[in-house]
Amino acid sequence: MRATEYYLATLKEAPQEAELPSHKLMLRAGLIRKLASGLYSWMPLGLKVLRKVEQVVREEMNRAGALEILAPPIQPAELWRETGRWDLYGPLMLRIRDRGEREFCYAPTAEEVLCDIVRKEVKSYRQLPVNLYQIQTKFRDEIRPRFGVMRAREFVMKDAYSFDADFEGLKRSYSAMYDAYTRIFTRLGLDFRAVAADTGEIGGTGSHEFQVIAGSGEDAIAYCAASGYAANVELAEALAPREPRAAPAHEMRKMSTPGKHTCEEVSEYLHIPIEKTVKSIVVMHEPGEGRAPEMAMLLVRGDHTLNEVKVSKLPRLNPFRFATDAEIRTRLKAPPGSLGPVGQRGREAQPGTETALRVVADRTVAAMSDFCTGANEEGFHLTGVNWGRDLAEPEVADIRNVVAGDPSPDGKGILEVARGIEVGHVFQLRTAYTEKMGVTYIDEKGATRPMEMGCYGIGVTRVVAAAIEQNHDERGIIWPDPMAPFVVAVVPMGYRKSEAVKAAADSLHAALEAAGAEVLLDDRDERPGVLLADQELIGIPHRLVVGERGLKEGVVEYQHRREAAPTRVALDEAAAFVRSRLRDGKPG
RNA sequence: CGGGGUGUAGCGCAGUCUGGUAGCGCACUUGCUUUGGGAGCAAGAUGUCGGGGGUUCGAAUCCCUCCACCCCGACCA
Repeated sequence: MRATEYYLATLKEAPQEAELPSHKLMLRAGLIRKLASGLYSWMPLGLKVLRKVEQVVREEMNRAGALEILAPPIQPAELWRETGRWDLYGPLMLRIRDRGEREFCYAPTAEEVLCDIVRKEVKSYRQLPVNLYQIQTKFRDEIRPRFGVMRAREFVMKDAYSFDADFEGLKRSYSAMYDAYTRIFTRLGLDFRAVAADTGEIGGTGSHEFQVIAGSGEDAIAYCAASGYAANVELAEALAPREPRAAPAHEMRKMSTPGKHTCEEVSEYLHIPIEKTVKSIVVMHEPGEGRAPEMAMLLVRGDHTLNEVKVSKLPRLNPFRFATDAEIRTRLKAPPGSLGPVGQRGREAQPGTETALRVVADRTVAAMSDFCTGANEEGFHLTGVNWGRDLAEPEVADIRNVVAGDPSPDGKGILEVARGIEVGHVFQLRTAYTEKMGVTYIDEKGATRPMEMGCYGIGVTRVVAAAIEQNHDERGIIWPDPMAPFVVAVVPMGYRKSEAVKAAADSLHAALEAAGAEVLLDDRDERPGVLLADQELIGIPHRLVVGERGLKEGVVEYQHRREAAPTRVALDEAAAFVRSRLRDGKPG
């Protein structure tokens, strides 16, 4: 391909709306253009990358025995009512009506439709298992779309759905998908980890996320190099400290801490280690049905953070929200910023309708002694607080996020924490959907049974952004070979000026294309600096620079996008040399 | 939803406080020069200053209102 016959829409400066490197680079390299919030058009160069990802996904899905279908992105409400998700999904689902006022949605996912297909088509155990997938545009009306295509409202997803006769079968299907995903992300040349995950709203039992490792990732993942344990921090268990709680060594004292609210501030002001402080987070549970909201105080160590997923799994805290200022002042008779559990638990003794304040301490907090908390009075904190002596023993639960250095939950080493971008997720749904939708089959004995279902998603558009997030430098994108829109750039210095340069560049272009490589010959009439800067921005991994200077000695310059300096290669060996450097994108 | 911010040429911005009829860089067009790291000179084209309403002799600028977009949202701030 010649650059003059292609469309390179590079930008010297990124539009102001972009924050994340991948977002900026996708705009600057002309991969995408924004249409509206969370909606992006894919330009020729970007679409080329997207199609490459799709193709790898397709090949590996097919290889794993899944069959590709294409279902409509517009789906009737009745199907969603069968599973109750028409109401459950809420504003995240884009709802539309046709001319007859019939209700539809733009699909955020497709469990219902696939269940509908399978219940109509599959009747016998002899037809199982089946695994159907599609690569289709989805729409989720996110509260806050951001980071370009990383969290867009419209995105391309590969979604697969397996149906098995029994749980053993589901486990086999699940494992086949897990392996296929591992091959997909390996083939794409990405640094990733499969981690145990929370099953979230979608329900079911087993679940793993595939996370591309990148510092800007929205997810935190915990892993143990020694044992191979890996889990989303949302899920990773924080074990109780091994050391038993120390006996109280100090009296409880009320200390003046004017204007100090955060644990950092208080620990610094009072010269006590932050590991001796406890922060109090007040949340509300609304049981609904006219029953009064219930307040709870959650305690985590000053340097730890609350894990909202763990909290929402506790009894009478699903769902929960953070309490408002007013609720705190009314119920706890104390100012936000100086809260603590001491004295609050006794409120049941007061006249009136109030019951005891529920206090849930993290396992770590429950094992602390002589700690520091707010005194429920503006400008004061308590030190030397001890369980059992100064306040009643708390309800204890694991409610914090693990941190690097924590013991691995499998007991075999120390956890590390890294940031990741979730690009794939596999679930064992079991029979939650198939029972509601009557997706059944007749078994060997003639009995009707619900199928065991699994679902498996890959955010195809997100993979592109994640790849850039993981592979870029100050000059631009660095594509892994299997995703690169062009694998080789031939960059002539003076294509219009020198017959020798033109001839050499043309012959390299032809030779490499004949060898099956996707080559971009940058024949634009631009200065060398412009050509080189553009090539680096759009991230073509292999580059051949052809100039008169080198041709006098019969050489051209090869340079990989990651290399700091070029390698001189004889002109007549250059095509073969480049081919030897290309990564074979085919499965091993 | 709550909080903060931005909207001026294709992109990045100045001008707004203190009202006087719109500017800079890049990109674009033409010509000449230049040609191994985002060129130079010259000439040129490009704007309902986000929309609507108001104040005023006069509004990008002041007031009201709507819209779009971006950022943040557990240390009870």
